[in-house]
Amino acid sequence: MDTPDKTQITPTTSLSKFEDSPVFKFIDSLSPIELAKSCQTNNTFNSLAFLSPSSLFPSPQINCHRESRHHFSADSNSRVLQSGKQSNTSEETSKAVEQSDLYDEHLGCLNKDSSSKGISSNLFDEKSDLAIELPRTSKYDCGSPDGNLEPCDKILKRTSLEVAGQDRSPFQRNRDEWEERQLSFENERDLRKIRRIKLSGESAGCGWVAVVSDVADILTVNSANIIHENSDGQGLGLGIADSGTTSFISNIPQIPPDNANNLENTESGDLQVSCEQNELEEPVTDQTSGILSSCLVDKLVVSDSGLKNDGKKKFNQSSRQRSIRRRCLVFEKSPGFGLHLNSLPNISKDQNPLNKSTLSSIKTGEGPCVSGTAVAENSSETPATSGGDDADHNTPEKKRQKFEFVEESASCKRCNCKRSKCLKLYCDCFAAGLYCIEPCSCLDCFNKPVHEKVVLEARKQIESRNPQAFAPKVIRSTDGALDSWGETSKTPASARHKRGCNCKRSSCLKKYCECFQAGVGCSPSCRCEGCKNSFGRKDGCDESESNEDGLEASEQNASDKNSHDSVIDKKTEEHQEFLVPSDISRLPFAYSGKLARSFLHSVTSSKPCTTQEHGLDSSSCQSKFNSNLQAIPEDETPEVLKHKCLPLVLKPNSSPNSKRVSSPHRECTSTTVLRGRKLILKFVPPFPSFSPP
DNA sequence: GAGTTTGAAACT
DNA sequence: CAGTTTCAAACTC
Repeated sequence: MDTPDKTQITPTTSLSKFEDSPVFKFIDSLSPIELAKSCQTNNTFNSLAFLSPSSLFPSPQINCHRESRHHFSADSNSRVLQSGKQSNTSEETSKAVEQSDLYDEHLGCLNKDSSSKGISSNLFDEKSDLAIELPRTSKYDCGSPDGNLEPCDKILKRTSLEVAGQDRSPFQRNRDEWEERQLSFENERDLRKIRRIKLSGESAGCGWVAVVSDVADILTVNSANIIHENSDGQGLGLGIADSGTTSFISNIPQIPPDNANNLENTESGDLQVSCEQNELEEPVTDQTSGILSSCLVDKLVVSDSGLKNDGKKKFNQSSRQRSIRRRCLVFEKSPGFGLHLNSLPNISKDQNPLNKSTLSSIKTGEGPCVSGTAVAENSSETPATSGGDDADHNTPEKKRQKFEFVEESASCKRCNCKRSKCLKLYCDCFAAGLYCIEPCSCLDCFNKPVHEKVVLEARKQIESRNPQAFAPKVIRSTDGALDSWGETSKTPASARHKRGCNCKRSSCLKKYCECFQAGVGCSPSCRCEGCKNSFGRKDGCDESESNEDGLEASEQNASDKNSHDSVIDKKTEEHQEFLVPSDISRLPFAYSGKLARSFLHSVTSSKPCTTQEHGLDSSSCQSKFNSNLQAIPEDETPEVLKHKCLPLVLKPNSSPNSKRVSSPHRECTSTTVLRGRKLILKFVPPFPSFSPP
């Protein structure tokens, strides 16, 4: 595996950077152990980075954050190089990304080691690579954040052990795994450190995005390891024998008492609550808060999974890791948005109280948009911290539902590839930069972490053919500016499919049409014939005009009783009061992946927001959309990167067309605003408006 | 659920 | 670049 020249990332630079930062000072002040050197603190981040298995396909937003251009990079090399152009913080981040990739492989090896019967030569190569990489990595130190320095040679030793793991006895491997787990505990402490750091981490800058997202991955991996071992019957007495209740929380007793002060509750939900508490207290100007809370809530949910028992236990074990993993994908994507496309199809479960919690976790990234009510409600679902304030949110059913929701989130339907091995753009997952997971129905799938190299190669090849292959297909011009089609972005059609469609027979009125599917109008770049795109024809019909025609066509569609879309409409009508499909549809929500389709589908087919939701948690409903509407401006820099807090907010007094990603600082200031918006949205026709009102 | 249609992606 | 084939989703029955 190619690794960037580490000299690009001079430790001294980043170290001094961190030392000067409030984050560092805060760490320093909080750490129970005196930090002898600054590098130890830096190691906090490095160790995090080192240990975090970032996904091969970072979520688009975060990835765009790391690399302004591509959805995901072809390899870690380019990743780092690109990131290297950014600030020092970004250098840290990029390093973290790279290292986490290493660790990803590393973990893959571990898992294989402990579970598989054979070890491929490829695996061995990866290990060798790791062994080669580690010394370089560890030159920045291998210490834990608490000052529990882990000697470089220890890591090296461990690595070499793993490299030679295939020759080792089960006992030896167990020992290695134990050491690995110990390291995991340190990681968790790292997370907690960060959790505290977040309070003062405003100056940490965007680099935190990566760091924090990596935190989620850390937990993922740790949990996975533990689960795995337990399920193998090789548990080493770590915490809990019941694998169903292991995972994240099981590690907590390992936390030194001094840290416990910052982790008031060491049972399920502690992190969530403490996080939320802080979010209530602090001015939400720090994007890390959203990420953190998202990650932590995520972990909590996973922990709750342990409450499931017996019949589902096995399923839990097998699926939890995936769930977590994907949830980590979800939350690493961006601060604020929170939801990854992975989970989009599950938004529809919004009546499930779990949704509220999930959405609350989403909202935690929305800063001021997080209503105290919502947060409190969310908190109350946390068994360990609610203190039974609200029985409704504390029942085992709720917990179960909560987990079930997570499970469902992870099990949303995805690709169904049969012949492409999920290594072509045919594959939605691949195109979206995601690994395939269990819910996929694909055959001979290679789009999995274990085939990372293959995936990268495939991706490289595709990009060599078309460098923009993984770039968002639907773009939106900057607000107020004339877009490339001479329209202001205030017009709904300002979002366009970058390459345009080529429809011949669908008249751009079916989801065969990528423009239509994305809810954007056709543009001159389209080569469609007989375009009747209801979102805007390529021949330049204005919106209202095209809307009329489009409505006609939509009615045609709707007249088909079996039409899938009409089914959607029926469902949509139920909640059009609050959810504004027309706006949604017009939003250039889609990033390149077709998964965005499922998003739209899920959104429009989602169950209505209940009245209670409107009143109590209206922002939650809204954020369900907002968190998934990824308006991608023409420069392909997601809005998420331009605002610390990312809900898309439709201004109550503006035309529905003037949707924009607004900083919650400005827009999301009160429920009144939300309600006002809600009222206005009532009059917006639903999308897809296939059936007349 | 199976079969058909469709258009993007891939290939030549 | 154009034509053809492959592919998987959308759609229909």
